[in-house]
Amino acid sequence: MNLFADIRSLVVAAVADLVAAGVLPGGLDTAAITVEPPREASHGDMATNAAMVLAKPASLAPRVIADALATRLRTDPRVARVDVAGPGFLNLSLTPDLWQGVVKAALTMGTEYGKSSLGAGQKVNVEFVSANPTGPMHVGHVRGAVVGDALARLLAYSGWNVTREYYINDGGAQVDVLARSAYERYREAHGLDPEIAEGLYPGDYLIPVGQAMKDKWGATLLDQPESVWLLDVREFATRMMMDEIRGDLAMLGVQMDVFSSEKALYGTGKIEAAIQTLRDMGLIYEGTLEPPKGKTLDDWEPRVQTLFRSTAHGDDVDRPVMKSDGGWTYFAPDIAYHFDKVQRGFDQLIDILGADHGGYVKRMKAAVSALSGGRVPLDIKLVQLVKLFKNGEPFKMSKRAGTFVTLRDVVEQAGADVTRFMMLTRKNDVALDFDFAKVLEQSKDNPVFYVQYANARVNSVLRKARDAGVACDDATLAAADLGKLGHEAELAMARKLAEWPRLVEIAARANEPHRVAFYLFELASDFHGLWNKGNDEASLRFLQEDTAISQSKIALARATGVVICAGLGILGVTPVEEMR
RNA sequence: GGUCCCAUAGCUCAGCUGGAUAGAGCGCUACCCUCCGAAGGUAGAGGCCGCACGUUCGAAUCGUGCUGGGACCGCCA
Repeated sequence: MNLFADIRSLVVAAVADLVAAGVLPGGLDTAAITVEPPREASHGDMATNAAMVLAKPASLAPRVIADALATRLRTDPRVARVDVAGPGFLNLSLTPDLWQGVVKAALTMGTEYGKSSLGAGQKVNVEFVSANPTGPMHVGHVRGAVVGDALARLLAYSGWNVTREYYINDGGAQVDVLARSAYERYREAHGLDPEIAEGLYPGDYLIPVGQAMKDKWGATLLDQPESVWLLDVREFATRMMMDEIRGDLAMLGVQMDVFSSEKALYGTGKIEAAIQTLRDMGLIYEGTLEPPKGKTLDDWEPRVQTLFRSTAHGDDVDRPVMKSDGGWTYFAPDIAYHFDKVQRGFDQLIDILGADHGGYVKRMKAAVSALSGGRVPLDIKLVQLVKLFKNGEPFKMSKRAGTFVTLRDVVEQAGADVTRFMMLTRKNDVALDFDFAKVLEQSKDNPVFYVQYANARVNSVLRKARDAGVACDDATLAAADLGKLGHEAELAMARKLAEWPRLVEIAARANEPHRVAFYLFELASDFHGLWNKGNDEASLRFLQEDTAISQSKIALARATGVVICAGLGILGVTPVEEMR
């Protein structure tokens, strides 16, 4: 149920009528026609740009088309009034029972109200987090995790078949470093002094790994050369780190569907096959790259490498897939991995990456474009930094000093729900401030609290109504006569609820879950406003002498609660029923 | 030098893939309230949407060129 979509269909049908009647020429493209809420409430309930969009292709003045459309639209029973305004806007006022329909839909469908079939069951793969398995997740990863998970929920809500995927970078040199670092902790577990050389991971989180190694291998690895233990220890430590990361994700409420391993691509011919596929397209060649301009590299010397002609698919320079020593660059397994995703039949790929991967976007898009024959779009969302604050003071992180903040630190202090909501209060490509003190504040300044509080108030109304013996189950409320709601503030509330399905659609199309958080804040704002008006005007309170009137008002409140719950569901935040 | 991102009220930010007189919160000003429908309320002031061209009925939004801030820039991931 999407009222805006319904009315848009009505407008498009009216255009078709005019074409049939010979008023408008045939073959008009109606795609650009929009029906949206007007900025000014005095302009009615909905506005459409149809007349202005069609004016040029139809070679008619916008006002002429607008007048003709207005005449048609007035004959529809849903439309109470049509005005032609400005350069050719059509402002529509709808009959009150349509708003009643919105409330009724929310009450009968519950949090399904707002779901759509926009995605048409298409398979989309959302890859996110993909933190290196060399340590616990830190704050930097939290935002990516939340954005990715919320996006996955948003797309699932909008009719996509979603797979959440984590790519484990367990094939590169960094896991060797992990193994060496763990080995030192293993020696430490035997009472020896660990030698944490420059470049190794110094974190305490490896101490339990060393202990577990001792439990597993006893003293058999002591004083052995690296060649003896490296592979086994790498495997072991990586596994432990991934267990830790899984635990971190669980704390945040993130559940992956698939974990893919980079290492598993080696030795299976998958990398070779992906590169060969590109080679068959004539996109692989041997050559030398120009040195990067403006950046002086002391040790630069031109070398012949195997290059991917990514410039043929929109990149700025060709990219190496093989190093001069014959080993793969990190790009090669990534190509193979994305090729694998394409071959698994996804219609759309989304990667959520940290902003430091910006230079990587074009080459990956080029690879996917080439390997899928342009069939599978890859959308890469870069997530900007999170700046931590404590009481307004910047909170400095340093890996060396051991003061880096882990996901666990954040969630333990702020809670998973608050953390998730806050991470979505900014669009992904803008840096975000996270103040530990502020996010726990119980005031209007805190959007999480404000939204939760609105829902708690809805539940408080329901509790009181029940205590007063007013029937207020959803079925009863859905049948309530909303014709009794006449006040402008109440109608505005219903209008806001009508926007929910439309908002979801817009957010899903743009892959932007933060829009849901902003909508919820506005919705909560409207609800609190209505509530406050009840302090002055007793007639606006939700509980009245007359049961039928009470039920109509409670229905509106309950519908608001339903939409808040639906929205929080997309954000992965648990609604609270009562503030404490 | 190149690529990507950002620039909107004093501050922090929204802004519907191009719509009408550009919005919210904080802060500020003035009133009201201190009642568990509690964890404040109402109203007001405040704008060259970084700058300049361009695209068209119409631009904060799209294009080009600047300015300022951030991230990244063979063989590390």
